Amino acid sequence: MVEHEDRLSRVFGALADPTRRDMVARLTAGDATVSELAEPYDVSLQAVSKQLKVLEEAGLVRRSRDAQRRPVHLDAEVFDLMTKWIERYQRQAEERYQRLDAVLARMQGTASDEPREEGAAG
Amino acid sequence: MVEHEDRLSRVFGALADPTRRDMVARLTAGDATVSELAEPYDVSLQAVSKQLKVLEEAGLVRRSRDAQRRPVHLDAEVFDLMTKWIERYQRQAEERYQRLDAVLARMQGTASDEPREEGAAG
DNA sequence: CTCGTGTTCAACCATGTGGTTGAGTAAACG
DNA sequence: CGTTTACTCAACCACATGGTTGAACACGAG
Repeated sequence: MVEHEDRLSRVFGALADPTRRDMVARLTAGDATVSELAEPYDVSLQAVSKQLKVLEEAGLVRRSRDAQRRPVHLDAEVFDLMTKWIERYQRQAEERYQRLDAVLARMQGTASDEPREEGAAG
Repeated sequence: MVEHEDRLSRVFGALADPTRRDMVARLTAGDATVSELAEPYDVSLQAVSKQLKVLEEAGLVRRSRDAQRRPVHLDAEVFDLMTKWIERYQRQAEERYQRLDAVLARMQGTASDEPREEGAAG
């Protein structure tokens, strides 16, 4: 009964499905109705409606109303959220890598009895 | 049903869990053993081992061997995979947005009988 | 060889997810 | 008004996921 999953989890979770990623890709070309979105797939309209709901709750798309149609619109802002998360740790991982490189270089020069500092130390 | 999920799905799926994201974040500071990784959480070691397996199968981490320990190493390369996917559609979405802007501007000038080409542009 | 440590494997269980079908709602059409 | 179109909601089912515990495995130390 986990109701409030954090935003990032929902975004990543939504994008973990190839069909949903496909829909997102499709929507970069322009808004589309549920039926239009459903067309390429061999599943019921209800299934697609559910997928769209997942994307909506992740904040990836918005659904409006146009007569009996529910045009789906890509909300590209969340991409920033993901990019920020990724870049942050990507950068940290790279920096750490370079630091490790330096440490290794230093160790070659001194070869002291220092305990492994780069393993689990903070 | 689906046994061989594609890389991107596994990566996003792995990152959809806050605990696993947390572990990735932790690993940017340096390699760690399973027990070290497990420490902050209130779950069994086996559960953590399972999570690590998910991360490994997504290509996010690699596990080596050091005596009876299995140091976990962050494999930051997959970040590029994600970033590329995101950036591609982010760019497309932005371009489309600018095109829509242009279309709207043109429509204001001509106000012709053009059918709705840009989704819910009408 | 035996013991302790670190970790994985196997079996199991509760819950989540993604599909189905059938019914219900909203708006345009006749 | 009733019908058609577009879509959502509800109930249900199969399978995936994430947790548990107990057993097994890999390795170092004694």
